Amino acid sequence: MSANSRLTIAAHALAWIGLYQRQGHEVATSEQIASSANTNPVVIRRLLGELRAAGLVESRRGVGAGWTLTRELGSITLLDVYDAVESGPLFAMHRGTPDQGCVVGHGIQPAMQGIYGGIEEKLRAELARVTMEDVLRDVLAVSR
Amino acid sequence: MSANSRLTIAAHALAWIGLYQRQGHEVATSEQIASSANTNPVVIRRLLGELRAAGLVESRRGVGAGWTLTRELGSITLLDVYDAVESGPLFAMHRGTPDQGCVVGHGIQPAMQGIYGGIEEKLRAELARVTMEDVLRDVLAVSR
DNA sequence: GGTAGTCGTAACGCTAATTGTTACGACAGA
DNA sequence: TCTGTCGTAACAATTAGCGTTACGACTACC
Repeated sequence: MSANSRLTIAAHALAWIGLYQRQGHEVATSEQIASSANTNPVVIRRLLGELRAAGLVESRRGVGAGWTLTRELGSITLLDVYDAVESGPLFAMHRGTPDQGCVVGHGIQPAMQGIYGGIEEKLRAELARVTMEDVLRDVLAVSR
Repeated sequence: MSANSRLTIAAHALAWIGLYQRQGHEVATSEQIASSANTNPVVIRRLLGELRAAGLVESRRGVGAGWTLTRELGSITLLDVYDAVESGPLFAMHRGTPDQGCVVGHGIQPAMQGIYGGIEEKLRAELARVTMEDVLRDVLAVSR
């Protein structure tokens, strides 16, 4: 499906900021998060920018700048993160318009859109069941 | 997510073949299906080739060649089609290995893989609830 | 045996999305 | 004023999907 890592990296960043703040620090920098996620700080800033647009984090500029959570990890769900960094449907329709003179060509798009819509709702419900608190708990539980 | 249309086109092809056979025809050609789906016959042959590998359709060569279903539409689910034409996980992990010296970097991949695994199972269960018979019914019900 | 129609598949180009990278201005605390 | 960080533009590299052309393989029919 040509899956991407946007949701994974965004969750990584949120978990990192959340843990860092629990350790008493004020702000986390994109540099620190990028180092943990083994990627480039700009990639982190871009993703966190989308999370900020969704109201999940805030950023400060200037010296001592960085990122802070605006909510508790327990009140942020994977669905919140998904909506912030992903867009568009899970399954795409035809590139070109199907033959409207054909019975199947005429009915296939409304039919599939209805089916896909229901399936995506279930996916969203599952994403909404997992909070970033759950994620951090699972992270800390690894190889203990 | 950069969604693709493979599942949609594969379902279109199966519905088309199924309806065509119900109208008394023996085999359907990639040319006919491509015309209905407004794409290239090679695209259809490639997708149907994957469905054949999964045992959902058969092909005949030579004059009067074409494609036939090997099962009733009612016994083919969207999950069968999905498994035949899609591969890999819905959500990707990091490109590079996260910092194993960092608590989050160390635990994030196992944690997310567990969470993603559960979510994908739910998605698969939903796909398994829809048969190609359901799809064809919905297709024929459009704008009646 | 030849002909014609269709599949099977390789090869290539185009488009779009993702990711990484460099660069530099904007901003704010010291 | 200086310094560290964000904000963002710009570009390259990589990858997947899709469309297209081409041609060999196969088989029903004459």
